[in-house]
Amino acid sequence: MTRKRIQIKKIDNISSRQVTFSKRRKGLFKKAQELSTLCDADIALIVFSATSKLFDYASSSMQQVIERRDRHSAIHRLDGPSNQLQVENDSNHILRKKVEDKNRELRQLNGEDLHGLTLQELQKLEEVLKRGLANVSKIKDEKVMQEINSLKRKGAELLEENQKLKQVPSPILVQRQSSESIVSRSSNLPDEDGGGDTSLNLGLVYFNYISFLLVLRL
Amino acid sequence: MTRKRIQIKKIDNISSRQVTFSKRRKGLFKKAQELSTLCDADIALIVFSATSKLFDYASSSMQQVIERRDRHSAIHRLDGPSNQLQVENDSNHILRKKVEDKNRELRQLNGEDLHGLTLQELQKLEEVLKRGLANVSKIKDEKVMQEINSLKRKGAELLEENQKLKQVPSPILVQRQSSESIVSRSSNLPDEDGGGDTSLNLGLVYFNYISFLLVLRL
DNA sequence: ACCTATTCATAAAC
DNA sequence: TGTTTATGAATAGGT
Repeated sequence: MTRKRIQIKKIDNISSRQVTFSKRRKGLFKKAQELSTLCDADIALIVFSATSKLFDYASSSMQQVIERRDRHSAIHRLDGPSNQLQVENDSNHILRKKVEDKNRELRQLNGEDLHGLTLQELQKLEEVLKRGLANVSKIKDEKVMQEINSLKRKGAELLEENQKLKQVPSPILVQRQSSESIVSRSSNLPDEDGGGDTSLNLGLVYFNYISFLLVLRL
Repeated sequence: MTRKRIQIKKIDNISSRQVTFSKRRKGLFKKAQELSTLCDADIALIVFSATSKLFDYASSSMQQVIERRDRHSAIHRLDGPSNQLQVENDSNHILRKKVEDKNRELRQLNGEDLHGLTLQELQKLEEVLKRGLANVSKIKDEKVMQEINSLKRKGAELLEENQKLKQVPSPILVQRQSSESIVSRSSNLPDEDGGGDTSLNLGLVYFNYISFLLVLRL
């Protein structure tokens, strides 16, 4: 509305968002009061800032307006929806516009619908995307590391369990393990599955399988 | 606020009061919605006309804002008709959900609110962002080239004009140009401003100045 | 509902 | 936050 037109979407810069909030809030409350005075309307206005600060105004009393609205919607519920078409249209209209705006924003972030934009707007969009991408990648990488570590831990636990099982072999295992010696493998993980002699290391097979799946998803 | 300034007091004439009510109400709701969007504020607005018609708007949900205000004011009414407020308009409800969804989507594209997502979802988000970024960068580059070409064209035209002016020098120019020879410069653009002898090539100076500004913006 | 002259609101800069 | 200023928006009065 002044030096330059602005798009109606969330203002990125925090301080200018606060400045705009102050100014526009003041303007909004003034207009509410004016409407109330000029047209004898009963008005309630409640505003919470992004930081949860409360600002409100009521031409009569807040309680009264809210209760009046409650009564009103109760009546309309009984009457059926056709009576309040005007109201519905109003707020629906606003909501529809909102949805439209957000859809445009999403399309533009997707790289569509860009031909009305100035070079400056394109650059800003590009920056927003870069920042978003960096954030997403960061979180993704964190999650990847987290998952890898969790798998390593699980692998180590399974390895340990395997060793215990080998030290106290069950009769069946003894039978099938035949002459394989029980080596002490420290806590290092094996680099490969090796030959068929790991066929009984179910835990390790599971670990390798999961690792393989993880690698595929990266 | 327009053809004539009006005093902020009740408008006597009924029909003009109604007209003003319609216009200003529309403006007020628009401003409320804008403030909500721009500054991420949670807003509720209730308006009763002098004829008791209800108009309302809430950026999230009316009940939510009102309850939040109750909590905030720390003035809890123990009774109250809040139990009947659950009934919200169907289509409004759907639209609100839509807005909410899109807001979340936008936040996630911005790299916020990511901690509920799976690794797969994060990867998909990352891909979307990369694709979007690529698209935006492509369009931006096209626009840049377009602007550069336009400047080159303008520069070439000015150069041509300069040459014509030099061939038919005005008395003043003759005086100041003194011994400078008129060279045929083809259509290539000069790589630099050169010495003081270009002081009369206002067109070229302008071209270089614009180019410089353009470079600064890149 | 539409038009337009005029006032109002406000984005940017300080 | 307040002030200033240039400019986009809202709107009073008219049709």
